[in-house]
Amino acid sequence: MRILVIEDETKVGCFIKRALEEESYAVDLCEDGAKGLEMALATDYDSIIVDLMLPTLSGLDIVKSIRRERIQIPILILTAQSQVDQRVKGLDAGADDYLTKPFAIDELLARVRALLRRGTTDSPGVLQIDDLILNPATREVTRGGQRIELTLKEYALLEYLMRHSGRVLTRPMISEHVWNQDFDTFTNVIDVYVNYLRNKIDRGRTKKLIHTIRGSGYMLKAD
Amino acid sequence: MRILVIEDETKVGCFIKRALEEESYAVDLCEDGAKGLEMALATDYDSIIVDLMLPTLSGLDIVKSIRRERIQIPILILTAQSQVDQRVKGLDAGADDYLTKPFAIDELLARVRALLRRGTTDSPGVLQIDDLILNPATREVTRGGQRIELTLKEYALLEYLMRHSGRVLTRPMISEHVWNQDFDTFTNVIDVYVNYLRNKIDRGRTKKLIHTIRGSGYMLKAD
DNA sequence: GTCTTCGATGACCAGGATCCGCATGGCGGT
DNA sequence: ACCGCCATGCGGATCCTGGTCATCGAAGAC
Repeated sequence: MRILVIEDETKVGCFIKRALEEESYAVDLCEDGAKGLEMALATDYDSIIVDLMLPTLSGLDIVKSIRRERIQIPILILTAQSQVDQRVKGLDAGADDYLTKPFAIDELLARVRALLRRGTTDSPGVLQIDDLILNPATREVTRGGQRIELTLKEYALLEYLMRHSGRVLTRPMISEHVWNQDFDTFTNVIDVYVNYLRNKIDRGRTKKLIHTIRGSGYMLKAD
Repeated sequence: MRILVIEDETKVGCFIKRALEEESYAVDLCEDGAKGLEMALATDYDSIIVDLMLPTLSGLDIVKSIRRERIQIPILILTAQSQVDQRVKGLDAGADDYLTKPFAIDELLARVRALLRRGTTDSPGVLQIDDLILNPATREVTRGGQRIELTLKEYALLEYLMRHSGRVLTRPMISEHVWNQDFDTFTNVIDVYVNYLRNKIDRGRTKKLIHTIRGSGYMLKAD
């Protein structure tokens, strides 16, 4: 899950970025409005968090522009307490949720989780393929009831595969959602990580869940 | 269940009132300290939520006055992030729990539920993980019956870890709850304090309670 | 229709670079 | 002196790289 954060206060931005990254999201941070909009339109983010008060281009305009392009991804806006009336406009412009600064980081994380859940499928929170279960809230993964320990990247990759199981996921799609902007296209990191996951998830089991679609990419499914 | 909320910020107060009412509590809201105390003494509430910073009479004084009357109902205090030290005084004065503003409303509801449960089934107000016991009322910590001396910060950190045991706590979460808002993100104070705690709690014991979740944060649990 | 060949693609491995967390010593303020 | 905080170096986990080897599938030969 890749998230764009548009926030001009460096400290706040870094704080949010770090918190999200420790929750295993891929995060791009942008401190400028116009640049942020550009990035938002160029990349297929899973969610966008945008401050309303920004240099060069207001958060409100960013939201409007995104929606004008018929991009449906969940947007969360951040407003200062003084601009209470602004957030109504923000929601009208097409934002999905708002948070008033200062906010508790827990709450931001909870909101983002809720937005992403709502966005993909209207599922009950936990993801399940066959006997493989992933709980995004606790980041706990089990197969056949047995706990599986994953590193941050491994987890991020698995979550992406599970959220889009049954569909073929190409390498560009995977890199776009699991890694952030400084990803090098000309490597085989993705294959390597798929291999790591196979070792932890499919190794030694009769029923394989991770399938290779030769010439296209990978797919996670029970068959 | 009837709850009294003493909070002078109209917006926050209304928000809390509404949330509690949606949980089917009966709620009285009061924006003034002296008036609030009067109400607290006049009516038999099941719980009281009180902001520390109030006009006419501070939250601290309210708590003291209520306890002086030997009224045992659970009291939850709300403190601004800047008054981290105040909440210690609040707990000393007889409050049962605290919450730092800004907080997630879900957390407030959870705390209230816990307080009310505690009140009825007289389960002890102490926190316990394995043989590690923390008593918020007396700020006393023991492991295996043996007393452990902690500094203010160490205690604050441990209490936070214990209140959220079994869950991964990221550094941003910890810094937000245990330190105040002008926390410098680019230091390793948190690691240092976790280390201090380890020395006092886990050092020399087979069963470790403080676990590192590499890339994410820390977790307190018995496993 | 079957077999063979061969280029392309992916699996897997080993090692290196990098980042993260731990421990410790030191500094300033109370 | 104690507490809270900061800075640094070290060791190890994690992430990535570059390579070799296995596998697949298309195309051509028989």
